[in-house]
Amino acid sequence: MDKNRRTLTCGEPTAAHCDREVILNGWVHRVRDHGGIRFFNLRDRYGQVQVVIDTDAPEQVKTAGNELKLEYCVAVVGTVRRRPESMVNPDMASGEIEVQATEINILSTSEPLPFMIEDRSDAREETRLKYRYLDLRSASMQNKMRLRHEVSFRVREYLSGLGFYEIETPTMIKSTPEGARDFLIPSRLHPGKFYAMPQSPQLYKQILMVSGFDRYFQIAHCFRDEDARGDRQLEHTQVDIEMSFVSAEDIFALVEGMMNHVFTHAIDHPLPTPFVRLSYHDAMNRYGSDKPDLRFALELQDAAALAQGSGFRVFEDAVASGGAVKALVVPGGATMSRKDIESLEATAKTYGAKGLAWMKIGDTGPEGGVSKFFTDKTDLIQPFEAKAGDLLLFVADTWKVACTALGAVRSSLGKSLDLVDRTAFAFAWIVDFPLFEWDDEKGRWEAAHHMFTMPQEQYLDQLESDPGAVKGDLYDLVCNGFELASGSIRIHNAELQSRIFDIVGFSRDEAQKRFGFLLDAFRYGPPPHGGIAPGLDRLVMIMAGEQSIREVIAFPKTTNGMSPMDDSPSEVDADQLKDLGIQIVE
RNA sequence: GGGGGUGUGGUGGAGAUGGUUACCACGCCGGCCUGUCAAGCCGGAGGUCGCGGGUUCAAAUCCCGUCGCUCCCGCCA
Repeated sequence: MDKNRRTLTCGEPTAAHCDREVILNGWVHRVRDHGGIRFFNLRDRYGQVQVVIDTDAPEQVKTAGNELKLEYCVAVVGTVRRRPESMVNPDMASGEIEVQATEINILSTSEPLPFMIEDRSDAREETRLKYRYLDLRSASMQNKMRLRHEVSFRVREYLSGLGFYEIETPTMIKSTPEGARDFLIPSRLHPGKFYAMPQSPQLYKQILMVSGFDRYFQIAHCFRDEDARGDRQLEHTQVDIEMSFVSAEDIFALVEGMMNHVFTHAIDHPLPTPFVRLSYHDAMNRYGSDKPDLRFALELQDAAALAQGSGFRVFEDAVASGGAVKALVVPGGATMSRKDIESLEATAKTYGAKGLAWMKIGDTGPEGGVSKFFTDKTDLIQPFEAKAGDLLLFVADTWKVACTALGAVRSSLGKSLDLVDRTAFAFAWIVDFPLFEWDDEKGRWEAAHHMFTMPQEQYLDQLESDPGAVKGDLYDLVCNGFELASGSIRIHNAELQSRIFDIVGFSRDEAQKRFGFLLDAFRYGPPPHGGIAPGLDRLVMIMAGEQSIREVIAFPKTTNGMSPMDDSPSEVDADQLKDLGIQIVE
């Protein structure tokens, strides 16, 4: 049926095609029936073009045209013609021309739609996900999928150009229950035993280094059985990268080059490099987050000096017990209502703060809130450089709680006061993370990143004596308040690895049982190596200006881990369970 | 596990101090119309107000429970 096979896509016809006979395939996007003359827009991935059914069109065309409804899939044979001058549509790429139909064949019909295929469709996400195949037809979703493809392609182009091999690793692996909860796959051949879905290809990429593939990458699916969020799915995609014989500096340069390449070619937005670097401590101290949004300033300040002898117990106690008092100056914030401030306090409290102290700066000095403790001590307020009309906010607590709680307030203000430059991509490396974190529940040190992270060299002598002070050779890449990538230089020395296992209370037996295959591999000349793994979904989300990674995933799951389209997860037949030796416990 | 928001014809929203036939826009069906492009005009169909229970003469509306979606805390090496 050659007359049903397109000679052009719907995005292609222009004035240059005038008088040419063309065949188009596509979906009926909209029909405008004027009784005598009839128009419809034909749409495909590449664009839209207006088809005209003239009053003197062949009978076949009129009959078929009369049957057309939204989203019918059709073939149109016709002639491209220039539109009359006054009928040109400047909002349409093909607006100078139209196609005069000489034959229309309906390839398939469509039931009435649950929602309109258009970018301004305001169907709720639940409905969009149930009919994702229709949602994906909209220009905006098609664009996001195009962007996602472009990003993957440019990543592959860039890394391949630098001699990286893309190597696949298994998606059914050994369960190594550290970190997130594993998704498990029961084995039929070995009843009672399980594979796990990888949380990342971490151990395999390190083994590939042992195998001599000194530049590896993979666009890999990762699976974590934890509660989802707007920027977190059960299943996500990482650009997994590992290199041998490198330092963190090499990784930074590589990723900066890669991001610049991707942004330049995918959205024509070159990135200034090198990226800003912030230590974990500075990021927390100044922005109250280890993934600060650097698109606006509004920095946290230290208010410990203010607490001294203020007579304000909440501040004094926090400092006396080794904690901190952090302050935030909100320019012009004195106009905020009590309700506004209470809402900010609620935000601070979710992060563990006991309250949010505040005072306004009036023409004569501090007023309202906790100002009575400071009315005669205005010199103490001087360092904050608050002006009349500003609002001062304080959180007094442990250093970490004070920082994160006020950091959350900062983020909230960034949005509500519209301080964020929405056209910016504010990249930064966060470095000098602590290697260990104290776990109160377990009463022991835990690896902050993972147990194969190299400690920074200058701390090697105090690993055991002062684990909390040890910084790791590990780094995060953040952008606009999102963690975009995380990585580290790895340990390749068995003796050092053993010391780390000892500190986190990991016995040799246990280590051998869980990571034995990696430790075995490391007995055969492992090269020094390190890597990083940028999250593809978050990267594309940020580039697309979206707030949720579900917007850049073709078939995402809901926050409850369900897929409204295919209704997974679902129950399985008793026979399937029997094969696997599995019984459901009610 | 916890907290906030939300659920009303196919879609999105209004209705919330309980009270006639649940309103609007879009879509859908029928009709008119020769230049529209979110076409226009006229007419029409379409609803267990998420689900279950309760209070009441009477519940979309009040109460209890429950489910879905979503944002956040916890969790996510």
